[in-house]
Amino acid sequence: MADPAQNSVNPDKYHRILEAAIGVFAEQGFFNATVSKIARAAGVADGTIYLYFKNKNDILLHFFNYKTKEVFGTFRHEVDKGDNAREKLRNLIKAHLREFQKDRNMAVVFQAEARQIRYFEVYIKDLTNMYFDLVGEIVVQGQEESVFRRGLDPSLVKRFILGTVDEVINTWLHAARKYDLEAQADAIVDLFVNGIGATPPVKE
Amino acid sequence: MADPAQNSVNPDKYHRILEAAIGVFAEQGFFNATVSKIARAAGVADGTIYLYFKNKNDILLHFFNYKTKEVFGTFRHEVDKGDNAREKLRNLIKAHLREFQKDRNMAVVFQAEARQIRYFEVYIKDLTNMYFDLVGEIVVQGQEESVFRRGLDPSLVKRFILGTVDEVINTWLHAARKYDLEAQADAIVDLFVNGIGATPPVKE
Amino acid sequence: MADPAQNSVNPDKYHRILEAAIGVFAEQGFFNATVSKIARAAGVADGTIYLYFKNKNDILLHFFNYKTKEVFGTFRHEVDKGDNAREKLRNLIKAHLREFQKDRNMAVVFQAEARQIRYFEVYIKDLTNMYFDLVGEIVVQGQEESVFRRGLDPSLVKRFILGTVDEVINTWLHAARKYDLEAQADAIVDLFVNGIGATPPVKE
Amino acid sequence: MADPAQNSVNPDKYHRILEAAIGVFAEQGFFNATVSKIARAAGVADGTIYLYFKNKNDILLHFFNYKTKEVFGTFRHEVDKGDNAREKLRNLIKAHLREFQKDRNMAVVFQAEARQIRYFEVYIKDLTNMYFDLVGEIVVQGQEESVFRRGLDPSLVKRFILGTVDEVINTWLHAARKYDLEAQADAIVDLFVNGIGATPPVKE
DNA sequence: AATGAATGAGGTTTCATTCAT
DNA sequence: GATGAATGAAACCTCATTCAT
Repeated sequence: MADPAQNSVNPDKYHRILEAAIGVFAEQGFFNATVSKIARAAGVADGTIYLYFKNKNDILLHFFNYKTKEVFGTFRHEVDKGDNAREKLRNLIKAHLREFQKDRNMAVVFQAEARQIRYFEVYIKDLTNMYFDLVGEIVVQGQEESVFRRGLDPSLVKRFILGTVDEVINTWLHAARKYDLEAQADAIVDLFVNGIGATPPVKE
Repeated sequence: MADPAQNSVNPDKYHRILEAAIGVFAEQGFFNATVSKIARAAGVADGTIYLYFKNKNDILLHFFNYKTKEVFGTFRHEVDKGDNAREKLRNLIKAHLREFQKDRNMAVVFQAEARQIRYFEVYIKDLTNMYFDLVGEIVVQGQEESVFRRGLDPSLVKRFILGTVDEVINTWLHAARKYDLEAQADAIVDLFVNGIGATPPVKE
Repeated sequence: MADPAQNSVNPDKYHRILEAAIGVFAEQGFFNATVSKIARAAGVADGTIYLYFKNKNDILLHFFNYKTKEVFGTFRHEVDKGDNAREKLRNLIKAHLREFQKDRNMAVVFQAEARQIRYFEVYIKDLTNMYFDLVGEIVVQGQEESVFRRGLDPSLVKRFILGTVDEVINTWLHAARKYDLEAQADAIVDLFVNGIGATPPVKE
Repeated sequence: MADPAQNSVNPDKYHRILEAAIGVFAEQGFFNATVSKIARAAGVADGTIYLYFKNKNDILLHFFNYKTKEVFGTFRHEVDKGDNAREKLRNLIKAHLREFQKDRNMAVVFQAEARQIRYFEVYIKDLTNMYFDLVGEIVVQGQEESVFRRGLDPSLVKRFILGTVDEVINTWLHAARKYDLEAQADAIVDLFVNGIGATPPVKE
């Protein structure tokens, strides 16, 4: 299943349904979303959904597949553009925030539905692992460059980074007033690198 | 309504149903959990559920109310035991990890259901805010003690801390092999305080 | 079952439940009335109802039995007080209107529930027949007294009278503004006796 | 919404369900009728009912709307055919009896359910008022024609007429032996016009 | 006798999915 | 391919009735 859209009768309609579905999922949650609502939002008949997707679960599955590739492509690309570990980390965070800001529906579905639905658990683990790999690479490079300290638990650092960005996105999603998400990247990276501790008085 | 169980016909049964429900929610998710399954798990008839709770939503609501108070009481208590900001932070993280490790069902429900269900959104915001307040206090104290640097965005620091701990718990929940969660507290606090950056070469 | 109250453990409570039930039936309808509501209205426990009545239906059955006897006793008594057929008819109508006006709950239950519930059909027929007998007697006497014409279909006259009074009561029950029901008796009797036709000009 | 059937996916099925429902309501009463029984009687699946009607109440509402228009159209038509007030009254009564005789289910539902169910009260009042208007017109005309006496309480005459016809229909519905209902019209009208009083002895 | 917590059958309603057109 | 009416399983919830106290 290289590109599920290729297998579809009509790629336009496939994407239309997918986007409509994510909109409905974002607004109502996966379980409160009905196939009828999705069909109406996509401007197709209920039955048509089943020509493109096996069932309701399958829509979300396809979405994860499709959006994930797109987004991770961007992440990888942005990371590669960085000249050093610190820049790579900054680029990743920036891209992460930017992409989620750009597509609010995607953001809601990733943040809310992804962890909730047992059915997608395995899938979500993959996503997380891809992200972790990216971070892992950066950390190792940073250590080689001596900008990141040695002796860090790499797995913990990954959670440290993903967790923070996740929470930053979450807060943004639930905020009453809309502010620029991407603009927070530098402050976040600063926290990652320097922590909250006071710089130790330079001795002697 | 200090303790909702007090209003109940039979507090034992109230708690039995509550615990059973959380177990079912943890295992199957809120939406896939049926009242019948909960009743069976609690060893009561379906109708009995409705003597203690208004409906399925109400069960989760009561749980949040009941568990939250308990847990936040513990958090507050542990924070107060710390002599300085750094110790307070460490105590909070330790307590957080310990409590969630102690009650896995609670952990699953908090991590997974809490954010997903629109219905509880307002409620969850309160929870988050209580947590944020606790962290905010610690940070301010730390700045007064000059162990935390000035000029931090307090709101960002809160997300930084909650996000990380959340992700650490999430990873633990989905891990195949069980390891000790509380034991990670010191490494986490170290990351918070010192970040991942290499210590600047101590100049002479 | 001469007087069901006699068989009851506690005649006071028997009547309290009965009156409470009729009140609830009148307000909510038989089917929307729950045994719990009746119990609450009567100030007894749910289970207590079943010490006095076989089941929910049985309450209404007892009511019909009890109220009917009372009311028909009054009807009979009032009819007997009349010196002639016209007066007897007038007394019946007056008593009928008065009794139903006096006990609005009873009126509602008789008018609304009685015909609706198949279960009580046989019972209702008896009621109607008792009423019909009363009217029949009066008509025959009136014919003997030559105040009512011969050649009337007695059964039709009964329906004519009961139907009219019924509708008068119904209208009163649903009226927004409360007016005196009994006061309509004379106009009704006038219609019965003289119809709506213009008196033929008494020629020659 | 001239004809609700027009809005329906499949007017045939709409009417099939409606008729089936009225049959079930007539036989078992509205409250004992279940959607399942109606579906079975209509030969459709339970869920199909909800494609045509919002809920069980809605079925009865639609029925009132649909049958009422039909029946009142006939009443109006028949009244208009009469050349004078007496004939108009006779035509109304005849039509009323005929229509109810023709559709026994409708008759049962109108007589029994209509008054019982609080939910439809407003609706029923409208019905009654339409009927009352018809009678009112006839009475006024009759007074102009000097066939009906002046000084009658018009509102009482309306109740007098509807009440009687109602009771005649009721009795017919509950009778063991089936007889011709329409054939009673002339005797009823005779009672309306002349009452039960003996013609005053022609003086001189 | 009186209670009222517990029961569980059965009702209404929703909605993912199918399939004849 | 596209439709959307129809299906019926299964969910939630109510409430008459029972029975241990």
